[in-house]
Amino acid sequence: MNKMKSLTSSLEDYLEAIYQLLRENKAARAKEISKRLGVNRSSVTGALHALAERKLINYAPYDIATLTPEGEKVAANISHRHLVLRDFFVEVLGVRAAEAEDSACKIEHVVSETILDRLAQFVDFIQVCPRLDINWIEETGYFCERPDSVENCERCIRGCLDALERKKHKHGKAAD
Amino acid sequence: MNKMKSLTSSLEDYLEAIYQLLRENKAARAKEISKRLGVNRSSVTGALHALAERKLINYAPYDIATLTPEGEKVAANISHRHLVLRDFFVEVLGVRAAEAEDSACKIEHVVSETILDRLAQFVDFIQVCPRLDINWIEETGYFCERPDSVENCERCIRGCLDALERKKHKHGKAAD
DNA sequence: GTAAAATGTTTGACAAGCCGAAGTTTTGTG
DNA sequence: CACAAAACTTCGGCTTGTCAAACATTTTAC
Repeated sequence: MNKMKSLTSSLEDYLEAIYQLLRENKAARAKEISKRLGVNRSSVTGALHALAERKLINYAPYDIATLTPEGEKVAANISHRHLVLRDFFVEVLGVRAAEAEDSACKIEHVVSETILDRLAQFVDFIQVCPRLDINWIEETGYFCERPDSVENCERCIRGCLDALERKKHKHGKAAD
Repeated sequence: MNKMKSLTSSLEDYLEAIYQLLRENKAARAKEISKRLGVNRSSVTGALHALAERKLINYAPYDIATLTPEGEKVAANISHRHLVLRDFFVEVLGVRAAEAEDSACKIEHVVSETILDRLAQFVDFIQVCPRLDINWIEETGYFCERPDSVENCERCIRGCLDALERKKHKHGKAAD
């Protein structure tokens, strides 16, 4: 069903950069792309040729690039992968934004569909389920203050029940 | 403090393969490595040269490869990254073994230290904290049967408390 | 001990990516 | 309009990684 998966990591990066630039209402100029990707301008030209050959962008020498419908789809998919990973790293693992971006940039090219879906659902889940109101604690370097203390666990779980109560009331009063 | 991080993904794969073979008490023969990595035998020779140049393996033509102490350290680190990722995918996301292996193989080369640490701690945490006794449910495609039902949530959380009770008793009776 | 089989290496070719330098086109300004 | 600056492309050249085919060395088997 899929066209051809054969986009290299490198070309995916270029396509994503173009996608982002267009989203920011900037023209996809070679100079901008090269700045974003930290790459020589001449490398951009080559990449644009390759993407045009695959019919993912409209491009002619000395002209700016735009996405074809197919390119739009592919780029949106790459961008989606990026966002899911970044969100997971930030929301669940409590990694700082810059590093989350950085790792997402690399992993987005190699992560499988299934794992990506589950990560997305995990982020959803963690925001819905009151059991999972967990946070990375910078000082202790753990997800919980004293994870081995049974008393602490009990207090924590009862806290979950309280959170659920509050949620009930909230829903009862202002159903939004 | 670190020597040089400059091992390519490809060379990391070779080093890891050698490490695994030695762990399985097999000699690190070119043929075995090539089979594992799905690569031509002649490519293995080149990789062995590169690794030997970096003093990560002991190697002479027509001889089998062994790891230097430095190579052992680096390989153990790669292998560790692989295991952490695989465990997370299997234990937390409920991804099937083959796919977990597969994605771990690729992501291990690009994931950051911080993210890896947090994933490892997350897996630990999820096994210790009774709140986090969650499972991927194949049929519903979610981590919980009916995550939006408040009654269900309450029952679920009370289940956590029960689990904690059982844990207390277990510890009380047989402290192991 | 030697010949065949298995294993390992070299060599040359190719593709993807990148860079810097030199050349080309477009844009902007007086 | 003309010409300089900015932007873009082309052209080698380099690196990494791969393969297939030809060559070299070990191993194995008689």
